[in-house]
Amino acid sequence: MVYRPGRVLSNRAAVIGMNRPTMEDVAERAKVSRALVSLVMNDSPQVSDEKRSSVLQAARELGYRPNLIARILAQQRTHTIGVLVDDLRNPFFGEVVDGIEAEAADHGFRVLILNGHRDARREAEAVETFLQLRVEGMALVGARLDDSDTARVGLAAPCVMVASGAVHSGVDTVGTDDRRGAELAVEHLAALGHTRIVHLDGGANVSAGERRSGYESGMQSAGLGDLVDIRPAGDDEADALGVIDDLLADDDPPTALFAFNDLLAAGALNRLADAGMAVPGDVSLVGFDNTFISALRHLSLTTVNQPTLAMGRLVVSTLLQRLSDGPSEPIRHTLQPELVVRSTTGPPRGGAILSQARPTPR
Amino acid sequence: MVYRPGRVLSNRAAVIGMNRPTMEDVAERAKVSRALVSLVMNDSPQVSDEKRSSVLQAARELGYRPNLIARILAQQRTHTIGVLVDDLRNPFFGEVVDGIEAEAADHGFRVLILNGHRDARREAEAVETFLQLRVEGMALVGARLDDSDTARVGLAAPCVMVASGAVHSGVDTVGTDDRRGAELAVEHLAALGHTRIVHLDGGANVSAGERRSGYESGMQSAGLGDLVDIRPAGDDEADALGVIDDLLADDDPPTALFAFNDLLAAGALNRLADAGMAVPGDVSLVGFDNTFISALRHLSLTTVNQPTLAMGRLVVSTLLQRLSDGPSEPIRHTLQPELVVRSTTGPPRGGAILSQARPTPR
DNA sequence: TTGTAAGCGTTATCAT
DNA sequence: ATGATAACGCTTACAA
Repeated sequence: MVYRPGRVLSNRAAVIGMNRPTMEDVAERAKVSRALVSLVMNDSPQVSDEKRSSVLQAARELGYRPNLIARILAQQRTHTIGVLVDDLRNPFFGEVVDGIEAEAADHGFRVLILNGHRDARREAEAVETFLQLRVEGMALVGARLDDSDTARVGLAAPCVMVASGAVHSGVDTVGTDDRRGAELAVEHLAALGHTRIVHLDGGANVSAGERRSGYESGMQSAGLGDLVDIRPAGDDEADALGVIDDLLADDDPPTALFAFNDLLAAGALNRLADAGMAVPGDVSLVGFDNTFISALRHLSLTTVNQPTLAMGRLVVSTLLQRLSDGPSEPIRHTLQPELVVRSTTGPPRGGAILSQARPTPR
Repeated sequence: MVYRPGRVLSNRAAVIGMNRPTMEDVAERAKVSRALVSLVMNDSPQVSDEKRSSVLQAARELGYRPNLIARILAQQRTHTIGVLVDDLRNPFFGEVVDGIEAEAADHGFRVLILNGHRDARREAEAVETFLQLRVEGMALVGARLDDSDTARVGLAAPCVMVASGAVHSGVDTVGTDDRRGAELAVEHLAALGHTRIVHLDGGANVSAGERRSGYESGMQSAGLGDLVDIRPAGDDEADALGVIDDLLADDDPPTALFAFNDLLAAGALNRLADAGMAVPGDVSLVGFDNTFISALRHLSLTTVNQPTLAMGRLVVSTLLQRLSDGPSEPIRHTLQPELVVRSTTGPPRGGAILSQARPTPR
């Protein structure tokens, strides 16, 4: 038997309870070698039933629990993918993560989640943590990292940006065609007869740029030149909502609002209600994401759908492909958005188009 | 210098990219010992500036990144707390996690998040993963583990149940007085003159039991005996919402609904709108949690507030206390809920109380 | 201040 | 089928 010096029960270990029974302890109790215990734990077929059961019994008696950390170090595989979520409070991201976890589970991968708190610095830290933990791949869901950051990350580990909006160099991407989604929203409003359409900008959100340019091109192809983009000064796009009051007080106020996402649209709905404006009577409103919020009857928000679950699953399959294929040209998956018309959009007052039947007038 | 056999670049390691530069590589390049590199990496004050900078340079040149897995194994400390979240799509949990992360960061702890998917089996697996990863403590946010499970977990690692509703043996708990919260809701409705108050039950949610009994005791002390508790058959409490239609078709229909949480209340609001019922004209409605959903003007849901951020921070400080004090009697922190009256509650039609001014009549 | 070497708890290779 | 033993990449006494 191997010489094994007495276990050092430093007060550290004693305090934090990491001094749990090890394979060595189990081996000793079952009177077998450590290697055999390992085989049993990984239920190898080549152990005798007799030894197997005595090992299992010893393990049970000791309350043995394998140490994943040690196993990972020895195995040189974590079987883990890291998911960085920009904002845990936004249900949209939660839905994407659900898709990621479903697909990961199907392929025997663990998913570790870190919260980015809508802050580039903290997201960079989270990525670093994932890298140091040696995750086999990472999904950055809505992360606000700049191009040079992502390129560096992409070099260090397989990495797919989700809901990234713009194309990032050096990493794979899975996302909705945000530009097209924004165009859909604007086209819808233009078709209803709106001409003064204001964009409530997503500010520092990753997809904000693409949606903004979709707004611009949508306006352009509708022959509308009067672009108004409301952008927040700080990091919280809701800060800019106050501007709505000013806009509405204008001589020639906008008749429609296109918000960066459903959360922002809901905030806008609040402001409009406070200002006594009818929606869609006085102002039409379109959101983005089609989260459950937009489906609430009392909001019944017209919005742009993103196939969140499909995106999540696609993230993992992309990651796995990259894992097996090695480095190559970035993979780009762009899913198509869909306009979901609900009750917050209608023709403008005195607009060119006749009013149309609508579900639940509010 | 230590004899070091050639690095084994198994194809595994080659594929997953775990064959990154190690301390040994850095040491070799900087012509120092591995131990010194370690000292530099943990910026120990006792290294000469000269060595320090040459080590740092070597590290930079090689693109060295410390291996957290190895460090943890050697150090016997993970500096990590595991957070199990029952449902990432429920904003309430996201808010609690924000509090947890804030306090954890203040104390130099990493936070790892695992998603429970509203499923007891998956939550048990997640806990097992945390245990195998040797987290120093865990927070179970809304986890639906039964008493024997939690007791076992509590034995294995410091563990605090959050938003647990009932008292679980063997683990510390941080939560709101759910029972009292439910009573507040019922008292409010009773004071408005409602007598037929129905409870939309939370089913398998952890706090459901406490809120149910709060509903019962609230009804009792208001002298109301006609308890109606709508409980779902499956795991999705929203399934039971259909019953609302039947209830309203009753001879003597309920005039008020108390929902398990804001999400469920929002669902109920949908059903009521579909059925053409006015809120609070025909039916009053109270939710629970005071998530941002209830604050949306178009819902403007009367609800019961939980101090989520404070709860989150308290979770971590409780964990740290347990970490330093070792085993002892379970710690119980119960925060007080508060009724937030908005626009979904009012006197019943023909009720005893005069109608009162309300913000935004809907 | 720096180096040596013994762990940490596994897996995996090679004997037997 | 089972056992020895060398990794895995780091930390940390202890020595120099």
